Amino acid sequence: MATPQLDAFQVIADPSRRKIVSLLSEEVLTINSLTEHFEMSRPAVSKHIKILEQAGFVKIENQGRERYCHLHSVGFEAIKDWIGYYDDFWKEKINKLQKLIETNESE
Amino acid sequence: MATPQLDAFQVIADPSRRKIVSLLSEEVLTINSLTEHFEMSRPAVSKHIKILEQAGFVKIENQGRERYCHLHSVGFEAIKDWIGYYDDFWKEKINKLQKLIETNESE
DNA sequence: TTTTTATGTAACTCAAAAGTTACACTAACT
DNA sequence: AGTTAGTGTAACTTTTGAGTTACATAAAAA
Repeated sequence: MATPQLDAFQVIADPSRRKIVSLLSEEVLTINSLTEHFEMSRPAVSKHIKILEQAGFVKIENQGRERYCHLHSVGFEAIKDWIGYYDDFWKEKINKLQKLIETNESE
Repeated sequence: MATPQLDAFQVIADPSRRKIVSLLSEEVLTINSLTEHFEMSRPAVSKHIKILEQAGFVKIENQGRERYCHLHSVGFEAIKDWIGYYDDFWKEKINKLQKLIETNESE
C-alpha cells in the first residue's frame, strides 16, 4: 500500500474501525480473533479490515488460512498532516496575541 | 461550547466541512460568504456550520442579522489526542527496533 | 412602513454505507 | 478422503446523512 485509495478521514470516522485500530495497537490479531471483541458478525469485521487496509491503516500478513492484521503508518499520515496544520494555526494565533500584549504594555 | 456534542471524527469526515474549516483558517466568514465558495445551497452550508459548531470546530459571533464564523480549538483536540497516541506508538516501535539492532551489533 | 437581505428550520429525496445471511474457497486436521 | 476452521464476497436490507426546496423570521435598507 503505497498510496491510500480511500479518504483517511472517512475511514477513521467509523467508531468500529477506530476500535479495531485501537485493538491492533495492543496486539496483532486475525480477523476471527478481532471479531470476538465485537457484537457484529465476522463478515462485517472483514469488510472493515479491507477498508482499513485500503486506507493504509492496516497491513495484512497471510499465514496459511489465517490473516494477521497489524497497524500500518501510512493511513495516519494524512490525519497527522491535517492536525499539524491547525496546530500551527493555533500556535500562531497565540503568538500574535502575545505580541499584541507586549506592544500594548510598552506604550 | 464546553463539551462537544458530536463525534469530531465523524464531523470532520465530510470533505465539505473540511473545506469550510480550511476557508475559516484563512479568514472569518459569514454563512453567505462561505456559500460563495461552494456549489451547494446556503441551507446546506448552514447545516454544516451548525454541525461544526456543535463539534467545537467553529464559533459563531452574531452581528445583527449576520453570523461571523471563525475557528474554535476544542473540536481539534480529540483528533490531536488520537493522532498523538498513534504517533507515540510508531515512535516506540522505531525505538524498540533501534535497540534490537544495537543489541545484535554488540554480539 | 414596505422591501430586501441574512439566516434557521422543516419536510422531503436520494445515495452511501454498515450491517446481515448465504455461499464459495482453501488450508489444516483426522 | 472427508471434515472442520478461517476467510472473502455477493446480494440484500436498513439506516444514516447530505443535499434540496419551501417557508418563517428578524435585521437593515429604502
